[in-house]
Amino acid sequence: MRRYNPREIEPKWQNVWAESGIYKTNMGRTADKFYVIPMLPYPSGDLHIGHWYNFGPTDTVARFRRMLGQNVLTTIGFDAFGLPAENAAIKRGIQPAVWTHSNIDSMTKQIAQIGASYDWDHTLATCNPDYYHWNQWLFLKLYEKGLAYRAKAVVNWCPKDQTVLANEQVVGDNNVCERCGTPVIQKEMESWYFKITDYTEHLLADLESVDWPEKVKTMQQNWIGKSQGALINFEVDGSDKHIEVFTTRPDTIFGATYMVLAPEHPLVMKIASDECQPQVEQYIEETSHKTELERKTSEKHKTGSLTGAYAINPATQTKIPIWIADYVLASYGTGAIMSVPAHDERDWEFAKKFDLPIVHVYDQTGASEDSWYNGEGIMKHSGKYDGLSTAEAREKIVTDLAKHKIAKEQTNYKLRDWLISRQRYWGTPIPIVYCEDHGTVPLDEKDLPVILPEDVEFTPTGRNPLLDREDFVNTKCPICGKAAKRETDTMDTFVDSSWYFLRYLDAKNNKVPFDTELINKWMPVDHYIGGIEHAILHLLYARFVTKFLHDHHGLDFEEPFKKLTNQGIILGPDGQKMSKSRGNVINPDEMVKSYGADSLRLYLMFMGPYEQGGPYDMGGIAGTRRFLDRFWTLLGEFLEAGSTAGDAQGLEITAAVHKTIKKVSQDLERLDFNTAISAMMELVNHLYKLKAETGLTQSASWRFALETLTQLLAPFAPHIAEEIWESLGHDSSVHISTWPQWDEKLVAEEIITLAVQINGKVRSEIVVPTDISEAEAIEIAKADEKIAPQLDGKTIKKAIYVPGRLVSLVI
RNA sequence: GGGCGGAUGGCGGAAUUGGUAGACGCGCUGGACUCAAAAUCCAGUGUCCGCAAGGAUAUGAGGGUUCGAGUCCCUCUCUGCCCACCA
Repeated sequence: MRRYNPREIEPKWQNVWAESGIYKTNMGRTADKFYVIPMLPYPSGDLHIGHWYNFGPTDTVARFRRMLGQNVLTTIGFDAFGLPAENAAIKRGIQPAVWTHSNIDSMTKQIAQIGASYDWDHTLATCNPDYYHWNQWLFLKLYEKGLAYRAKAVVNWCPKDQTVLANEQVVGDNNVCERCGTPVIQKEMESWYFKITDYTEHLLADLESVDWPEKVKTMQQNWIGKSQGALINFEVDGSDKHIEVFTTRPDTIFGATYMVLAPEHPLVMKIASDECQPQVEQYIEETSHKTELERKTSEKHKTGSLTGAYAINPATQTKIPIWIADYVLASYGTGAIMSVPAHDERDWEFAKKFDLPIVHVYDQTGASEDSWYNGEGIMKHSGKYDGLSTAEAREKIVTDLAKHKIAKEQTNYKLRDWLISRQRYWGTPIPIVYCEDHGTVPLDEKDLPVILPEDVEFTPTGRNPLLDREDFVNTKCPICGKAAKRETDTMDTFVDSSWYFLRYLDAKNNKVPFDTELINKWMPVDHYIGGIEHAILHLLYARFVTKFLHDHHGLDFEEPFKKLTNQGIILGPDGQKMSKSRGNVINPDEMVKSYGADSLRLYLMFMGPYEQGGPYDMGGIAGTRRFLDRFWTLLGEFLEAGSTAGDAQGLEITAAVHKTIKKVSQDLERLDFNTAISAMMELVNHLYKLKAETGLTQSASWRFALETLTQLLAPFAPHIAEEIWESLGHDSSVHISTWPQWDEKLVAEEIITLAVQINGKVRSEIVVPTDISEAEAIEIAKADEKIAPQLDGKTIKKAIYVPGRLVSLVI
């Protein structure tokens, strides 16, 4: 008998599939289309186990859908712009383009080992001009609608990477650069922005329409950070100036005993009294030098400085002092707050420290005035609003103040516009030139793409080499033709990945970014699978771009990803995050060498719930390999046995197979890969048992079992399934065969075992026909030889029969 | 501080509406095969008592509802992830 040798059959079938083109999708057949893709990978040059965990199961879904008869498109590409290429260039003196393309080549070869059913006609790499051309097109479209703009603002700057970062790219407790971990500093710069805030409400509301993990939806909601409240105007005492504050709790205005401005607030120096001016200046100076880390660690001991100015509380008409403090952020709301120490933790701490008055303006059951409390309650110390609920007062106070134009309702968001400028070389050039006469001028669409030179010189400082490329920088003004300068900033790579799923569908179109009619037939992506690390950034940007294209470019859908699944994280065998320094990295190439791609795919899906991830176990992959070996052995014995006349175990085998079809089908639908695989293992074990009992390995029902199992296994372990399918005498691929159907009648067993409980404890088991009546079941249970003695002299108070499960007697 | 998860044998994990807890895999033990080992096959494997039949006990801890709770309710402990001075 031939041995199972994945090293031989896996490359063989990968070649056969490539040559026969069985995974090429007919793009014209759209009625039953199913578009499933993993998230666009970065071509780091090494395919790690996390990629396998993303791509393998995604391919399993694609293969399952294909066998169910749907017209599946699945493919992959590369998110090929970005910093690592430049770092490699600086460190190793190799051009980013060369480094990237060589990585793409080697990763493409590694990806081939997975045996995924990609249609490579749809692949792309974002660093190719035929892709980034359309990033530039998108930029111009946004610019036309006023949704791409340039502004001077304080931005997050990474001193190491020498570039601006989006808010979303500043991470961790101490605000470090997402890429290199260097603490980010604040710097004022001119940058390009995409006006994502125009879509805030849509981005929020449409979350309801998608089939995404609740966790991701919540993360996006929190990021958008909608809060409803009011803007209230406070008059500065003895001046014509006003301070506007944003508050979500206008009902607590009678408890506003002081105000606080952010140190950066423009009014600070204008209102500060002469005697306070020096301290105020000093405080501003001090806080401007504080790093984010220092600002955070001072969370519990607040700092601040008195301005010497006073404001009039419009509700109480009393004078309240105005402070500045860095616990108030210039970037949120109006950069100024009314402080209600009795009902806000931060204000409480500040008031305690600086000995400011504290007035509780509502009662709350269980709360004491020895401390602050928030939430709802009954108003007091609030004039005519006393006795109302806080919710009622909230509305009334704003309405009343609004009559005097002192307040108005206001909704605030945390979401900021998307800063897309990067002072880096390896990215999409922004299609803008600067002309002395005409200022900022967008290029004409016909002049696209602005080609990024691929032979540049790097200096160790990381300075953008485009700045020194005169042939790039010097150009002509599209309006007047006079000498002008090109923008040297490039786009954030998240622009690249914000629409690539549209380009996949029409990847070779060199006239337009995509054919709208085709896109409308194939979108949205039916199932999108990738890591939760993209819960905010990528997914929010992709949704924004999709909505923009919907509004202005004829897309008839507003959400790009119908269903989203986040795979878990594979940890090292020690349960820790895999890292080179820990030495716990599992190399998938080695696993493929030792066990085969099918075993690795299978193991990754078998180790636990897909969304959970977990530690990699060397024994575990040996187990899935053993399962494939056992299946292979059954096949070999079947083929060698020759034909037999009888079909002794026919019914039992048929029932077991149908049960397995049902289980695997339903589990795959839910992405419960682990239990689907265990069901297949059970069937193989069952066949082994029958073999041991009868010595038979061949009959019509054995053939049925082996063929069906091959089909069920095909989405998980595509190579061995194809090999076995061929051995069983099929000419065409198992992967385009029709997914087996189960017969409910055959799944149902004729004889079942019921548990018999006395007072809730299992005391015996009875074997009865499935369709037994309640009365019969109870009678048989009572007469059972183990049960009867225990009933002696006792009265049965109650008898419960759960069909198919148990009989419970209460005595 | 806020939000969302999670806690089941030696390990990864099953248990779809409250119905025989521990499927499946790993590991371990014993047996078959072998000169021997590996591989393979067969059997066993939550814990405690017992030669056994059997019994007791058991899903982070404690309480509750129920004929019956891993699953529902209350209290608590531990833990993972995300966000966080957002007014």
